[in-house]
Amino acid sequence: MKNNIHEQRKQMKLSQAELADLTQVTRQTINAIENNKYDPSLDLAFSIAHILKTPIEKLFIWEEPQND
Amino acid sequence: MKNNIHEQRKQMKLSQAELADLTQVTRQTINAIENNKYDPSLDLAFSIAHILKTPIEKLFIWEEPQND
DNA sequence: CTAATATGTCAAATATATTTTACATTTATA
DNA sequence: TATAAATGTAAAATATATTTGACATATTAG
Repeated sequence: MKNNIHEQRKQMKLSQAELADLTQVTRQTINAIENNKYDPSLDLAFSIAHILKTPIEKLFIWEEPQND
Repeated sequence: MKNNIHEQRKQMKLSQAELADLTQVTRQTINAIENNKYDPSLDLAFSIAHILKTPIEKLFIWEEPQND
């Protein structure tokens, strides 16, 4: 799943470390999520969306599975 | 975090097993989430919200951490 | 240019989510 | 009432997310 954390974080003029502090995770976690190493937990996703003042569906771009 | 999966699932007249099938997880996973044993992954949260035709912020009620 | 700040990354440990198999209990239906 | 369908639950295994500590590179500011 894609996300717009990098862009929104920049708009808020926050560093990865600052966003990490505000969301109570480590800098590495924010970095990994921005670089799509893995998706955040639902709780962290809500927390980031709240800090970045962006609706969760706009911050994270989910695509429903194609076939199967 | 609270959720309204049970209510919305009933409105759609789906069983836990049917919702599980539609979201490609097991019945036990849906049951555990409905009964607040743990929160779903972000991906599964989006998937459930999609199937239940409910915005994710309405389906899952996140509360920002109080103090610290 | 040089120091400070920000970002990328890695390995090992821990925490949390999900599956599988299995069985018990409750609720709906013939 | 009897049977089927739906739900609750549990333990063990696997997958994924997060932390910690550390180091390297890149970017910004003095």
